[in-house]
Amino acid sequence: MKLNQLRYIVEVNRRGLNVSAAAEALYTSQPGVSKQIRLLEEELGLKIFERSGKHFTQLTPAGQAIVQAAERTLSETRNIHSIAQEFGDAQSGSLAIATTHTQARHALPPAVKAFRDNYPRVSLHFHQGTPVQIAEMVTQGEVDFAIATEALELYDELVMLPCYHWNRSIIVPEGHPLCSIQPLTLAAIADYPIVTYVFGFTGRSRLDDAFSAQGLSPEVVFTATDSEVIKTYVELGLGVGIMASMAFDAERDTGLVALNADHLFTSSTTRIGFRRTAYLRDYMYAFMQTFAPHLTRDVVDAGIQAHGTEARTQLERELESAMEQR
Amino acid sequence: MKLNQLRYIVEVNRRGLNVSAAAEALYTSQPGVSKQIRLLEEELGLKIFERSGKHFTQLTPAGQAIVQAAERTLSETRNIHSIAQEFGDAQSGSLAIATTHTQARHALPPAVKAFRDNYPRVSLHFHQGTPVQIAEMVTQGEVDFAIATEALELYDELVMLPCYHWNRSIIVPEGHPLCSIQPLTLAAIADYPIVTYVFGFTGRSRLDDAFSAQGLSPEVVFTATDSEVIKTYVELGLGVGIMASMAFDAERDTGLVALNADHLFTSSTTRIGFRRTAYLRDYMYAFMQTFAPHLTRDVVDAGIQAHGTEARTQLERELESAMEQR
DNA sequence: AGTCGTTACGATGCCCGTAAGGATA
DNA sequence: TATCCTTACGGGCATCGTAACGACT
Repeated sequence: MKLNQLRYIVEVNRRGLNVSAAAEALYTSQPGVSKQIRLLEEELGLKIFERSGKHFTQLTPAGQAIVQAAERTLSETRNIHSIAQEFGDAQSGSLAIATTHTQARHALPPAVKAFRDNYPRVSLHFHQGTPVQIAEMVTQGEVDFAIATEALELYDELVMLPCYHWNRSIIVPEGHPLCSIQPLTLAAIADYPIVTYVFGFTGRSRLDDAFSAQGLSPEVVFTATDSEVIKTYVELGLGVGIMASMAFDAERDTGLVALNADHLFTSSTTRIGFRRTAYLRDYMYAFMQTFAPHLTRDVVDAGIQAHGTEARTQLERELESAMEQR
Repeated sequence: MKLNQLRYIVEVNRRGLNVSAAAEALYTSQPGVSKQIRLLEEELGLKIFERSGKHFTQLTPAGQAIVQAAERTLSETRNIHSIAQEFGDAQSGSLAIATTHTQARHALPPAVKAFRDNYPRVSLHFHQGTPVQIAEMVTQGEVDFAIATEALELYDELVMLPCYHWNRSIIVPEGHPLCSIQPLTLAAIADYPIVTYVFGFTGRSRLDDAFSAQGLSPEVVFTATDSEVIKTYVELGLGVGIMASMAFDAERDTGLVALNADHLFTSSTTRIGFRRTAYLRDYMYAFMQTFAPHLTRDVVDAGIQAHGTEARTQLERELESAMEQR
């Protein structure tokens, strides 16, 4: 068994069972990949991939288990490289983070600036995507961290730690009728067309839940993945915006007003996630603590240890009071 | 990075930093091992082993972390082979168990017989050793299971599951004065020389604790690692035997009498242990359940998931009522 | 003096890449 | 017909084993 053979089957699986695409991604020849897979199958004495004629159709049951084990194996080899770099030069390396627009634009900048000041020799790489894409990137080992509000809970091989709470504001043009309603209610908001996030983004599901809990079904006329677009369309008078409070800037967003809506929606929690088996370099711990001060090294290590639903919820309970509201 | 390079550093470390011994164990040449280690060190950009002149003296700090990661990597490659065998032929394979004399002689035989009837094509391998040696063998991946009463608690990478409770009997020649003492007390026993297990074996520490809790310090005149030897010397009149009740057979052990001592010592628990990350083949689950009926597949999987002290003690509490007393 | 790791060197064998072949959608 | 995997073949290179060297105990 060779590490390359494991790389090949993992990559072929990732590329939708396309050997040619995998070979290209691995900068090698397609027949070479094909042959090595065959050799591995012969060594193990079974087929990893199901073939119909000369096309790969699916993983065999054994293949599924083997590919998973191969992924763990390769993950460990990456850890070895991380360890070597850490001991060689703890101050330099790279940090890849996958996140959504809202985090990248509003939550991360201060942390990134502070981090760069402390670790100037760490090269930073950001990947923007949907919450699902983000989760995939971190499980695949393409990035070190995922930072998002949704969809990270589903992966058991990820450690997810709560970073901060946030809630929404109602964004309207100055002088809008909603400005004079005290107190603001969901029913009042539901009278107007809504502009907000697309489903699966930035706590959108919490928002839907709040309305449906009161039997309301507002007309959502426009959805976007980021707050800038939402504000733009609110400004155009398309409707009432509902978005993360942190995305509103009273100085820059002239002509618009943000109405506090903390009492209307349950708050959402932004989390940072990483592979449980990943080796965390010193500056990775530092980044987490810069972004969320309560995530000390001890807390993060406790999170890595905490398996199972109970252990996780207990840890979150302990962190609850330390977490910021933004 | 090559898997062979990882095998080399792990084996060199295991052999006490002796490259020649490692090369021999790996059926290859010593210069080859030496060279591959150097190549790996160059690739990683640091020294894994500390050298004084031409002798390896110790692991560097980075080397310690790297060797551990390498062990995990190799463990995963073994898992891949296990998976392949499981899917290729679930009924055949091998099962290696490290255990102590007491288990091998008195607790295991019925389970082994039943298991062999159900899985005749699984080859069984038993290794006898001290509890510490047993724990080492299973952590090193040399055996699949460790079965013992002591010393398995210390390894966090092992899953340990309680199998059954047992307690001691006092073994004396027929007509011994202790036979007529009702009820039997530790103080009465302490008047006679004691023959029992050596320290670190078969719950010996529990025994010492019981005496010292009452301020007694009996004279232990002979210690052995197995019950047969203890019985032999009791028969010779050397002293009073204290040993596992299960090791006494009223029919075979003529001339000796076993006095129940359940009320004098807290019971001990025999456990089965295996690496948390090991791939368990179907017949391995079957063996555990044969040996300890409450260890169903679900229970074992729960044990694998249960990280941390609390989770483990809770699982043991749940199993308490289902466990046998022998 | 013996044990041990490194260096040097030659050969085997493996892996890769190019080119051609056959199967599927 | 176009895509895709397999087979065949040749070249390059890495690994391995033998032998000689140097260093430590």
